[in-house]
Amino acid sequence: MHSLNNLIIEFYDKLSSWEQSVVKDTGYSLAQVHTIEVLGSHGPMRMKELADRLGITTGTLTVQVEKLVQFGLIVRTPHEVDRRSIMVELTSEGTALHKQHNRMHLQLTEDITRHLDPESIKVLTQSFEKMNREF
Amino acid sequence: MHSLNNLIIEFYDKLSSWEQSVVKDTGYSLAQVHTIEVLGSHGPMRMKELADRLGITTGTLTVQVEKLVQFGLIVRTPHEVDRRSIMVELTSEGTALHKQHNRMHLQLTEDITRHLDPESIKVLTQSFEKMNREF
DNA sequence: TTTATTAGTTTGATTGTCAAATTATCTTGA
DNA sequence: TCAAGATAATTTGACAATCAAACTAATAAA
Repeated sequence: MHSLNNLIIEFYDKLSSWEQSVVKDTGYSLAQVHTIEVLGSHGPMRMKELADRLGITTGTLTVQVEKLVQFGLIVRTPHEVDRRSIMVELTSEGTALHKQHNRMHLQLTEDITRHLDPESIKVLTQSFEKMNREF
Repeated sequence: MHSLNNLIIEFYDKLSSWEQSVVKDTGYSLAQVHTIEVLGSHGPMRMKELADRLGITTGTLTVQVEKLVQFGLIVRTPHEVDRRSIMVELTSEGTALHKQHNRMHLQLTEDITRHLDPESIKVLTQSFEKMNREF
């Protein structure tokens, strides 16, 4: 258990460094790419929900979103029924960036699991499912 | 492979949020606790090595270390042979903080793996070892 | 012994962040 | 119904963390 704990921490640190270096190559900041990632994997959503998912305040997000709109990566549209709310979604460019980033992630996953046999991959997948459920 | 990739990303995000909330309770910042974590798990080291492990410049670290010294969590001592270098190490208070944080991590690992059978834990551990090697 | 490299600090600028105040809209309960 | 409270987003002012570049001191290499 103790060694598994250390392995998880090491895994997290390495994934962190990897993400940092991959993001740097895009020319956008970590916070910006993270915003694109969330919108890309969960679809359009309100400012409030996006802020909650990113773990930041809406005040911070307002500024962040402003920049991404200027970059042409996202657009703001009024919420259909709630006029207080604003929906945020990816443009085609934003979607392209998300897809590109996703491909990098997929490639990394393939790279780091290449010495695992099919049975281990199966157990690993099931274990991640169970662990994610327990957070 | 595609689903494993998504599970890894989800795992990473959840671990990120967990760390954020756990760190907030300590009263120290994420960057500060991270510095303590690295020193705690790898022992005393030079500024340069610490900066590299944290993925920041030595300029940033100089400021960061200054604060941690004021908090009484670390001390700076001259390097024994290289007079350009400065060794940074945890005080007993810093060590206490590290141990406390480590206990939280261990508890989390126990919590999220409680529905895994011994054989899965074994495979999971071996898989993490292999994946960490491939980064 | 020059010259180049390395370790750490300082400085100035930028980014990401929050809390609090503000405006607009929605929801609720009397 | 409608006044009071709650919620969504923005704005503002203040910090934290960060980097790049200039700088000092010490070591390494030619």
